[in-house]
Amino acid sequence: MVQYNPARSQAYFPGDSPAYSAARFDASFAALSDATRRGILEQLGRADASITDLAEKFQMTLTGMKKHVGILERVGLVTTEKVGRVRICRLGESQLEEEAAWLANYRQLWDARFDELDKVVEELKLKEMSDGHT
Amino acid sequence: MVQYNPARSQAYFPGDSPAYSAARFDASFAALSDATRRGILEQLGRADASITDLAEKFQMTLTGMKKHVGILERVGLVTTEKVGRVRICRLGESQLEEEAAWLANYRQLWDARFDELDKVVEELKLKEMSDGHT
DNA sequence: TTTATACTGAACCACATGGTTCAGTATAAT
DNA sequence: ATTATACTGAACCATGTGGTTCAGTATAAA
Repeated sequence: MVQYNPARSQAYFPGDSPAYSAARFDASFAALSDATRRGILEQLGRADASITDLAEKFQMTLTGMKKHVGILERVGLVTTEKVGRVRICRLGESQLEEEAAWLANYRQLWDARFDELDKVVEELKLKEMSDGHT
Repeated sequence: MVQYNPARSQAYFPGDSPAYSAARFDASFAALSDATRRGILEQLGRADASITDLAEKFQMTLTGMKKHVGILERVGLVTTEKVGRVRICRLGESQLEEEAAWLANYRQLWDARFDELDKVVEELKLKEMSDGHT
C-alpha cells in the first residue's frame, strides 16, 4: 500500500531512520493483524511445525495454511525449509525490533503531546485564579 | 477477522490476559498497517487538525481522509469533536499499551526459543567431541 | 439572504485478502 | 511397482480496503 508521500523531506515518523521503510511496516503490521498468524507465531515459539501440523491445529486446508506461512515468511517472521516432502516452519530472524521501536516512539510522542496539554490546562487554571475569583 | 479458535482453553498468545482480544488486535494492527494512517498519527502528535487539514497534507479527498480518521477512531487512536462545521481530530486515549506488550512478549518468546536452540547446538557439539574425534 | 466552507453519506471502482477446491508433483512407505 | 502422504499452484469466491465522485446538509461569512 506504500503511498503517503506528503512532499516533506522528513520520514514516516519523527525519529525515523532510513532503515524504517513504510512498505516494510505496512507488511509486518498487516502480517500481525490476523489472529491466525499471531497464533502460528505462538505455535512456532513452542516448537517447529510442518504445514500439515499447523493446518490441523488451525483447522484449515494445507493451501490456506501455506498462504499464511508465506505471508509470515515474506516479512521475516518465519523461515521454512523443505526436508523430503515436508516443509518445516520455524520462527524467522525478525524479532520485530523496528516495529517495537516504532510503538515505543509513538508512546513517547503521545506522552509529550499530553504533557503539553496538561501544561496548557495548568496555565489556564493559574490564569483563572489570578483573573476571576480574586 | 476474529476466527482462530483452535479449541484450546489457552488464549491467543502465551501470557495473554483476558483483556487481550483477538478482534482488538486485528483492528489495531490493521490500523497501523497503512502508512497514511501512521502519518496521521504523527501529524496529530504535533498538533490537532481538521479533516480538511489532514486531507490537504496527505493529498486526498475529504471523504477519503474521513474514512482513515474513522478507522483510527474505532481503535481509539484518535478522537474527534465537531466544533461548528469543522471536525477537530486529536490523538485518542490509546497509547498502544497492549500492542506494545504483545510485541515485547513475542520478543521474549523469540529469545527463549533461540536460547533453547543454542543449548541443543551446544549439546551436539559436546557429544561430537566425546564421540567422534577422540 | 445569499454564498462559501466543511463535512457527510451513498455508491461505485479496482484490487487485496482469506479462504476454498481441484488437479497436479515429489517423496516415502509397502 | 503401487499406494499413500505432503505439499504446491491455479483458479475461483465472498468480502474488505483504499480510494474516488456526486449529491447532499449544516454552519459561517458577507
